Parts: sequence; C-alpha cells; structure tokens
Amino acid sequence: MARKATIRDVSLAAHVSVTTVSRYLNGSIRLPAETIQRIDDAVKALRYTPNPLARSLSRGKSETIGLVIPEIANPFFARLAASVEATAAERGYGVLLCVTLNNVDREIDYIRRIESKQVDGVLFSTNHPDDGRLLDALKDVPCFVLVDEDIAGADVPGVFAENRGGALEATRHIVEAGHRKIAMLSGPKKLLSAEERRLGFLDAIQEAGPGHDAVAIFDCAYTVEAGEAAAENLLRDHPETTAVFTGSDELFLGMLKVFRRHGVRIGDDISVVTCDDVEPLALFEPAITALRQDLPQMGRQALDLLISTIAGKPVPERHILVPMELMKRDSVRPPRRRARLR
Amino acid sequence: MARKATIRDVSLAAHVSVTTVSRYLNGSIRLPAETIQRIDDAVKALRYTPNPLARSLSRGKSETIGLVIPEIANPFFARLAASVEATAAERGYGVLLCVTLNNVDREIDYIRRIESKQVDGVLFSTNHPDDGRLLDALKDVPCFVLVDEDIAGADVPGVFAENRGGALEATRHIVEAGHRKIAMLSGPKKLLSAEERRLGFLDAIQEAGPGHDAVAIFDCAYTVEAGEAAAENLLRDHPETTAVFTGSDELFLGMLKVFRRHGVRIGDDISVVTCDDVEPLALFEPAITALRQDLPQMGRQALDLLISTIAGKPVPERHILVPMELMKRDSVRPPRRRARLR
DNA sequence: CTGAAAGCGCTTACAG
DNA sequence: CTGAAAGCGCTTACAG
Repeated sequence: MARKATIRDVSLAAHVSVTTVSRYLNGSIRLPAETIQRIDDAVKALRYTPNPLARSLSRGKSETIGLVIPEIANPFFARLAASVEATAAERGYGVLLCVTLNNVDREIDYIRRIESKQVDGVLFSTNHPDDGRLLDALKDVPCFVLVDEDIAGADVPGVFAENRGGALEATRHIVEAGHRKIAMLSGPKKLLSAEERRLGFLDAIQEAGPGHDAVAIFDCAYTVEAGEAAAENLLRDHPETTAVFTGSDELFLGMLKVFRRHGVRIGDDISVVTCDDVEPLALFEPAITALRQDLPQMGRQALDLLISTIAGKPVPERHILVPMELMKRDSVRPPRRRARLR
Repeated sequence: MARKATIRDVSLAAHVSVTTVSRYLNGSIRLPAETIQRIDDAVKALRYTPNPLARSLSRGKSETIGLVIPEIANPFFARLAASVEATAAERGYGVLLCVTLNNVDREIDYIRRIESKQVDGVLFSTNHPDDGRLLDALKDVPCFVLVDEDIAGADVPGVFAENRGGALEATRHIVEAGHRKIAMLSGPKKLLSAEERRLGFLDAIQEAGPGHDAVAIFDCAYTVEAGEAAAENLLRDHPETTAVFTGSDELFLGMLKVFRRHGVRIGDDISVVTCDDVEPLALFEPAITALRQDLPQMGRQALDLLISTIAGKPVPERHILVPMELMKRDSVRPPRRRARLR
C-alpha cells in the first residue's frame, strides 16, 4: 500500500496552500468554483481522507466518546450499548468500548482518558457500590454522564430508570391479582436500582393495607447463582409465599431453575413479575410478566445529555428518569386457596 | 480543571530534557537513580499521563482496534464482542466499536480508518452477502481479520466456526434418535455459515442412507420473523416432518412461536436441534438441544490473529476453524409412530 | 549517555 | 480573501 496522502499532497496537487485545503474541507471558507474543482480533483485522485488523529490533536477533541459498562455479554448492557452506539453514530461520534467487569482500575483508567483528550466524554455504567475511589477519580472531571446506576455522593448528570414507580406498579399488579404473601428477590444493597425497587415494592405492600405481607426480601447480586440461592431459601423458609417480584432477569432465571427442580409451577403454584425483560420472556411457558426498562430511550437520552455537556450547553435536568413499562403476560394469576409451596 | 500537564511540564520540573522523559517513560533508557526520582516526583506532582493522541500520531499506531459487527443487541455478537474486548484489554488494546446493521457504507468507513491510522487493524464481521463493494474496499488493506462469516473472494485471514462438521454431528444426532423425515431452517444463501451448515446437514442425511429425507430446506434471513414464516410453511406443506434443524437461535425462536400457536409440542410432536445456543435454551421446557458456537475461543483467536498481523508476524494458518459443541438436552426424542403435524 | 530539533498531520491566529 | 508559520503533545534520528 502506497503512503497515505496527506493534506500537503492535496495542496501541492491543487496548487493552493494547506490552509486553504483545510478550510475548504472544513467548510469555513468560500472559494471560486475553479479552485474548488482543483481541490476536489486532487482529493479524489489521491484518495485523500483526513487523519482523525492529527485532527483531534489539533482541535483538542476527538469526536469519540467512551462507553464504560460492567459487561457486554449481558443482554441488558448489550442493548444499552446498541442504543448508545446507534445514537453516537447519528451524531458523528465514535465509541470506544470499555468492559470493566466492575474492575475499579479499568473504570478509573477510562475516566482518565477524558483528561487526556482521547475521548470527549464518558458514558458510565457501574454495577458495584463505590468504595470512594470512583468518587475520588471523578473530581473535576467534565463531560461525564452516568447511566442506569448512581455513584453515591457524585454530583454528576445521569439517566436512570424510574425504578421506584415501576416497582410500585409491578407489585400493585401482583396485589390486584389477590396475593397477600409476596416476596422479593432484590438486587445488591447500596445499588440505586435495588434500593429504589425495594422502596417501590414496599410502597405497594403498604398501600395494599393490612393482611398484605412482604414475606421476605433477599439482597442478591444480580446473578443467576444468587437467584438460585435465594429461591432455595424462599422455598425452605417461606412456603406460604404466593408471589415473587424479582429484581432482574438473572435473578428470575436462577429462581426458575430452582422452581423446576422442586416442581413448583409458575402461574399455577406461584406468580412472578421480574425486572428488565431483556431475555425472551414472552416465549417462556407461561409467558413471564416483566417490568421492562426502556433501554433505547435510556441510551439515547444519556448520549444526548453527554453531547450537550461536551458542547458546553446548559443542561436543565441533570437527572433524567425514564419510565418503565409493565409487560403484562401470563405469570401472574390469582393465588390458589391455601396454597403452600411444600 | 487546570490545564493538563504535558511532557514538557514534567521535563521542566525534573530538570531534564523532554527526550529523556519520553525515553524513560517508554523504558528505552537507563538512568541514574537520582534522575529517576526527579522524574517520578514530577510525574506524580503534576499528575502527568501521556496524551495517547499525540503518541499515536507520532508513533504511527494507536493501540486501538476496530470491532465491526452487524449488531450488538444480538446476544451472539454481544458475546463475541465480550471475548474480543476482554482479550484486547489483556493485550493493551482499546476497542473502537462499530455496529453496522449491515450498512455497507459504515462497513467501508471503518475499513478506511485502518489507512488513516485511527485503528491499527479491524476485526470484521458481516452478515450479508457482499455485492462487490466490500471486496473492492479491501484491496491492499492490511491488518484485517474476518470473524464468523466470510467475504466471497476476499483473500484475508479469518476465524470461523467448524460449521459443516458441527451440522453433520447435530443432524447425525437427530438421525440416531430414529428420525427419517428431517427439515432444515437454513440461513441466507451465500452466507458461509448457512452454506456450510446446509452441507453438513445433507452429509448426515446422505450418510444415513435410503429412507432418510431432507424433507425441506428453507433459506431464511437470520431473524425471528423469517423463522416464523418458514415454520408456517413447514407445517402447511410438510406435515410428515418429525425433526427440524434450525440454523440459528432466532430461527428457532420464530419457529417456536409458530409451534405454540399450532399446539405442536417440541420433544413430543417434533424434535429440534438449533445452532448458536446463546439464548437461555437450557431453561426452556423441554430444554433445547443446541449446536453451540465457541464464541470465547473465536473472539480470542481472531484478536490474536489480528494482533499478529499488526505486529507483522508471519501467520501460519490464515483460516482458523473453531470446533462447535453439541449440547445434548431434551428436545430430540424418538419420533412417534405415524406422526403427522396436522 | 544526553538534548536540540525535526517530524507525525492536522488547525487556526496572525500578518499581508 | 490567501498563505506562512506556530502549535497540538508526543517520539526518535541525529549530532554533540
């Protein structure tokens, strides 16, 4: 492959200065038609495309954002990433992907890349409670937007699901089907989504009034394994339970495995609503009712918020709450009389 | 935020030349302990980190690779991306993510970024038959590795699943359960995975000998909708079918919807094996037997192949075939006698 | 061994 | 309106 053409080559071939070529290509100049022609010809003949690295270095911005997420194989974050990437592409931004697996060093590494101008800003999603290091690394960092989960004490813009309201609605739906003994497999303590959903769950129980019990609330990591463990405990210690609200698809999937092992049938023996709805829950039998996160909206809004910050625009709402939608399917049914799970 | 420190600031503070700082930081020089101390102190005091943009421009490489995939919300590509990103991080490479939705312009855009040095190389996955434009854009492009699907006529290194052998094994498994009337929902014509799996499927039918029929082979896009359409046709036109091999999880999911609608029970009425195994198929009832792609291996091998190419190392095998694994579960059972789907 | 200087490929304030 | 020159922040061949 021949050496790649530079702006200098174009200027030589078109008999104009480098300055003129640069200005013309960036649209900051009006030129006689004839000059334009010469430049266009040269660009075409040399197959010239600007070097984005040089441009970034010179301009001080890279037209690239960093997308920092805990996982990508997880469909939740994969969908979030899809929305972010699509919006970024529309806006002319590239996306540097960083999968942290909740490793704080990697998280901090990417925050640093804002200062070093490698990225113009970072969209950040973290899945573990902060021990203070994140908060520390965030000092004076501009152009940083959180999505999905919060960092305690951080005064940064962010986009989150309307977790509490969503959980309230989901639990209400369970209550309205006639359930009185309801359990929750909740996410990890100190995580915004878990805390808020727990509150929404309790709101609904309280609203339902006397006779309605939050039988048990398990704090779990958002994993299939944690869902299994909690479900085993639930069956053993709380057989009076007739409905469960699970805080994520993973927790639901783990619980489902346990129910299968013990012959507990969803719908018939126990009602279920889960959060997320990123797995093909509509194709399970029965189809699973789920509180869906509007990932397309969250990704889009978060990216636009970030771009506004990068552009230095005043940001009216620093915290955007995106509504969740309850997808009513077939896993919530009236409880059987005197039902017991064992 | 104060202006970010540059190498110049460090050199001033440490009373050495910029050259020395650069060399020391890059490990290409041995220095007296005392000088080292001064530089380290300056770096720490100024919170200096090198500007990667400037470094890349100067060195002519960016330590970044482009990952070009058709989709990211699709769990198949999400898992591939997870493996690629993890390996890249280990090797010290950043990942610029490009989701093309099979848009050729976006594909070509990213190929161009190799020439412009924004990325050192590209890992490329495309999901549509090439009309020649891709092949054209690939001329003289170095540091390009294909993964999962091929581009017809392109003489570039690549990593693929052992599709034919896998399909042979999967279909053999169906035959061994006693099936004689077997259909296939295949992927799009001209796509490597589809062509190869079709061949493997036919290999097995032929091997099974007289009395064994490939009842029908449907060429489908790899989508749920295409799976639905094909399954409707299958039920209508080929009720003698007792087993189906589907070429992707999406096709399977589409077919499943149709089976549900028509009351056809997997396992009892019809046996099924699908490809990919990226959906939670083990949790379906019955658990679905699937030909699993080893995405972690594919991503890792592809990235290492790319890095070798970037480093200019001779690459012994330009085409790497990664074995598939048949996950035997519960969706293949002996056919019922005189079974008819309608 | 050390450092001044050129160069990577752009953009843009400044002068003509 | 146009262009020579400085600058973005590094690396490295070259000279001392």
